Amino acid sequence: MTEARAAGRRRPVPCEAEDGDAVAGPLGRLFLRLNTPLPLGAEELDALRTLRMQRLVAPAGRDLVREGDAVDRVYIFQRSWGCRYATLEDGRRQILQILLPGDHVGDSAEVFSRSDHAVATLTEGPLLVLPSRDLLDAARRRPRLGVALEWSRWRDLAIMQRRLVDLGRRSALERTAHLLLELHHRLQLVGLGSARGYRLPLTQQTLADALGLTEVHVNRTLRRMAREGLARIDDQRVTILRPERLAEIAEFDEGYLHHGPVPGAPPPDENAA
Amino acid sequence: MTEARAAGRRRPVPCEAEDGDAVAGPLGRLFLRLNTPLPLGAEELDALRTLRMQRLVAPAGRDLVREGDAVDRVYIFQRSWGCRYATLEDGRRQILQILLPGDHVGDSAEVFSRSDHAVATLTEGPLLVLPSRDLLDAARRRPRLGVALEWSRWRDLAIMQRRLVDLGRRSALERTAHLLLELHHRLQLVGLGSARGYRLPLTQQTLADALGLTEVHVNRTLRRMAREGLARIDDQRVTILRPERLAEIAEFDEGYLHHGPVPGAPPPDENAA
DNA sequence: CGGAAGGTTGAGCCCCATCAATTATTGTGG
DNA sequence: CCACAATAATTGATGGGGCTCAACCTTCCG
Repeated sequence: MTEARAAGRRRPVPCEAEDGDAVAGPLGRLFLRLNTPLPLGAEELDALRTLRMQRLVAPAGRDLVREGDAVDRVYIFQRSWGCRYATLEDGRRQILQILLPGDHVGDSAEVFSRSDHAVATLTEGPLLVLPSRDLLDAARRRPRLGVALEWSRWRDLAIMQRRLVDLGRRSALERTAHLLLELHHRLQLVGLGSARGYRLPLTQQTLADALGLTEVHVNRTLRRMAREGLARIDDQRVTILRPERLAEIAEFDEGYLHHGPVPGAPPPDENAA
Repeated sequence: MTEARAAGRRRPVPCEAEDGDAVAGPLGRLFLRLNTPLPLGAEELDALRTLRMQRLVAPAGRDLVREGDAVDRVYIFQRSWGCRYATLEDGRRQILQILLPGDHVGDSAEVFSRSDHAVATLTEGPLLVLPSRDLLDAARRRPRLGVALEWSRWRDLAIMQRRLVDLGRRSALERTAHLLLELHHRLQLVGLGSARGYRLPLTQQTLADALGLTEVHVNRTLRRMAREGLARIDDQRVTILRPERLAEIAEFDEGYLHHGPVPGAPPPDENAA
């Protein structure tokens, strides 16, 4: 059993080798995601591209937003991972949402001026930053873009609801399986990972904070999943060994991610403000 | 100890005696809630009032929406309680959100045509039903109404995030205290309950499904809260005995409910479509 | 080389689940 | 009016899933 671990240890991994970042431009993954509910036209893509943004390279573990901070900036994750999280006074931490490349935060500015939770990076990498207002204005001018952003919000909500079910009613094995499968699907949407697995640049402590477990128990759960041939994590790479069995354990049904197109999507509009 | 229980048993309680339903009209509590982020004008109130709605009297425990159903109707709870919930194959149930008088569901129709969870009543009472599209159209015509609805969505999200923290990182006592306090604040927003307590028409089984606990453990937790003089539930009535201590245990800070007005609210507009 | 970070494993315990039984209350049909 | 069932609250006994504490190993890095 020692070799298994030793073999799988942290060798220098090419940081973003998965698809060579061939996705067009810095907004590539955001496009891939927003394009999901309905195809965006050149108009919408341009509207996004011409937004004035700052580039921010943040190290892993940096707080971008703290509880109580103003919510007036949108952060777009290009290649790195992040999370929204809450902390209790004694240090217990609960991750509310794991943020993947192409995800963004900060568009509740319309109504909530202060954040009731924190946002942080989980890995090092470049972010795009822009005033929330600019993105919301663009969404108002381009209805299809507005729909895409709204889809994004509802999808995030759906994901959080699954996590709520996980934490409330599912065992450690079940919820861990569910998270691994969910990340797989979300990553594939933005062109990351393969059919069999993906890179997971998170520590077990971070997974624990997302799963409402302790680091120790996450470890035991992952080892059990490996022992039983369900999935394994070696060298920051998740390999899904028995997708059907895992989905069965987790009662995973990808429908909640709404990765198909929206049925009644508005026409390929041309109406600017 | 027997008298305490016997004294507090289910006597016939006047169903909605709390304030005699003096809130203006069938949309009264909805108004109270939507009025929170910014004061709505006569225009917005009229826009709501003139929507064509059906009245539906549903018994307790009726499913209004099932998983997979179309999301094309808005349900407004007038005086009764409801919930959104998910069920696992083996029957385990997790309540995602408790719905109070004045709450509504069903405005994700814009982008999500199918529901990935169920909506049910928890108590008997009249509901208002209308096509989602109509409400969304009204929100588009009346920007202030749109902001109010958006505030409502973000607030629901904030509540769910707290529940996520509860289920992930808080003990039974902590999360139960948190829920009791949260309901207290939410009810007061719509004119229900008093400074010291409120009517809670839920079974312990229902509370358990919301808290990610078992009925048995909810019971023990509530008894403990009573024994320690923190709060008690008698005859469907919650009495908060030591608000400060309870808030301390739950780390409850009402800020996340955003029950204050929105700072940068748009002007008292007059622009109809 | 030493320390820090992350992963792994064992021992022991506790919070909460499970199972089961009792009581009170309400509603129902005879 | 009364048996009867159903619902809900309550309590005890028991067990287990996950937490706590602690140690150890490997890799990384200054």
